[in-house]
Amino acid sequence: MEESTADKPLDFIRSIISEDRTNGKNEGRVHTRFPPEPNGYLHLGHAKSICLNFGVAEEFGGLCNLRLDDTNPAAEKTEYAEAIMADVRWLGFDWEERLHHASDYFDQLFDWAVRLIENGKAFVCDLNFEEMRELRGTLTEPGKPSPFRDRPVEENLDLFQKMKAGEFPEGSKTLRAKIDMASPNLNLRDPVIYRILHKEHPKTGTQWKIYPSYDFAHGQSDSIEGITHSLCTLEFEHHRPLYDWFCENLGIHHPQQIEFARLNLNYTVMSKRKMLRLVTEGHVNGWDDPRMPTLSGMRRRGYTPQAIRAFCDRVGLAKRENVIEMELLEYCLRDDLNRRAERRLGVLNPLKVTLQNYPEDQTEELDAINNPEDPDAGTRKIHFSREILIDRNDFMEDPPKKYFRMAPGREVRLKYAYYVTCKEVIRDESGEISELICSYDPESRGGGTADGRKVKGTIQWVDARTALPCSANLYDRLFSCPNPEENEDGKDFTDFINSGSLEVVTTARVEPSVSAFEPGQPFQLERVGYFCIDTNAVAEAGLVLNRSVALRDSWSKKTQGK
RNA sequence: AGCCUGGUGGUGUAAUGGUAGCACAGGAGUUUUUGGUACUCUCAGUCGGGGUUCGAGUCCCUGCCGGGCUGCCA
Repeated sequence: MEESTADKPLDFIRSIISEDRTNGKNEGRVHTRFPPEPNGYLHLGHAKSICLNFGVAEEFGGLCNLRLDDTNPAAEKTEYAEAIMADVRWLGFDWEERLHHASDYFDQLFDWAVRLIENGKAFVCDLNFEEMRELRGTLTEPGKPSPFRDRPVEENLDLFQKMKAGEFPEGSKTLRAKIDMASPNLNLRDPVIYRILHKEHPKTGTQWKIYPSYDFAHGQSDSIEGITHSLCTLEFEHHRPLYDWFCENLGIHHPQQIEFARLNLNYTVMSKRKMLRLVTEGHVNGWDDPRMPTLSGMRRRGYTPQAIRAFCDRVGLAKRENVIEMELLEYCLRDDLNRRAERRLGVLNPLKVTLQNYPEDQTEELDAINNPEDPDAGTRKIHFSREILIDRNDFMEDPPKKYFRMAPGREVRLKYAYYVTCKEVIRDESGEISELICSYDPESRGGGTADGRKVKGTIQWVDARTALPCSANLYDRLFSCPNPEENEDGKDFTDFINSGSLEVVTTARVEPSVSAFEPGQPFQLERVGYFCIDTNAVAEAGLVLNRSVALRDSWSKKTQGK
């Protein structure tokens, strides 16, 4: 997994950090953090941030903290916090003893707020939401000062203590920083830094009746932890002046906030809010639905940490908005699994094949290679007998040119087994093809003959008697248009959900050794795709496979194009 | 509308005043007991207009286009 970073150009963030180090800034230290809010599950966009923060720290010999940004008990849950930790660990990153919570700093934050009041830089405001909004002004007009702006320090101190003591109802008062009501940056128009919230907090319980806002908590948390580079997404750019203002006015360690463009993927959505809706409105079956771009969903689908990390390495890092193509993600998964996943044989839609010249009650075991990309993976035995099953896709009665699978009179190779020739097509009463009668060439055992005769087509098969029945979930993109977030003329993103995003195949048959895989462990069904056993399937459902990604298929691409 | 921010092939990302490169996607081919993999070749780009310069994707001016901002969310 080690790669030479020497020849790779640095992205803009690594360039800044590299320069800071050579300039001796922060005594050459590099310390980052990944600061999710525990109000939802982590998704691919978070993975980009995780890889960035932990990756940068490692590359520069620094550290990366995990910090749960739990300043809003109205939305946050312990369940989410636990899922977040599990996901980060699963991706392969270790915060060691450096798990922090913004709530760890509530006392310190409170003291700093008091200091701001004492210095005449913050005041208690009695305005309600609407009044505050009216006085804030607009994008083009400056705001007007709150009538409470010049409240005496002593009164502010007294009121703030009473807010803390829970003496006022929610929403009745706020603590605001006194900055600049005329600033073109609305965030600087006396922003709220503490609000009254009579909510129980997962960590601090009912101890607090007031909670700091993001702006008053984030930079200070970074500061307390000795963070050197605070990496965040572009939407926080307008908050940077505030971040800087608090560090400067409090006279505390001042980390450098650097913003980068968040990850977007086409044919999906990448916002917690929208994912929440998909879940609550029942468009998907939970946060870990394999169609979801959540890490838990992707894990269940069969995505590996290695593939996701490779993807994050390849998407690039810059300030410009971007939409990555799904194909890159799929490439990263195939690239990883091609090297590591063992191969098995299986058919999704079985078609019975009887070998007329194969002895009735004979069976045999044939050798199959576990992974052609990895000799160390060894070989296994697979059962063979007179009746086998192939996939219906691999037979055509009247094939087009260049089709080199099975057809009447055509000889093909059964992978690892024999050459077979189709002699007869049998139909049931409805006219549907129900069976193929074929002959086999005993000289071709293992899949080759001494005469070196060319057999172009090779197809997978399973032994009819021993193959395991199973069902397979075939997933496709969740949305039918590339950018469902961009709703044209009043349409909602849910209007674009791909009705074919999940196809359940109940007829599949696989070689018995498939059942030996651990749930979640990736393997390839040759010529079909990469799969894993579903981790959530109930026992009564039998063997349930999730298709992680199909194999590249230049044949279907070619035929569909015409 | 004001402020902030950004514009390089289809997508993403390099080139820090000196040959516009890489990856994915697309196309063609070689190899192949997976129409997979691997390998080879190929298509395709500096938002427009001015300027500075021997030389501009890069610097300056200007226009156009995209994104963000009017939560007591983060």
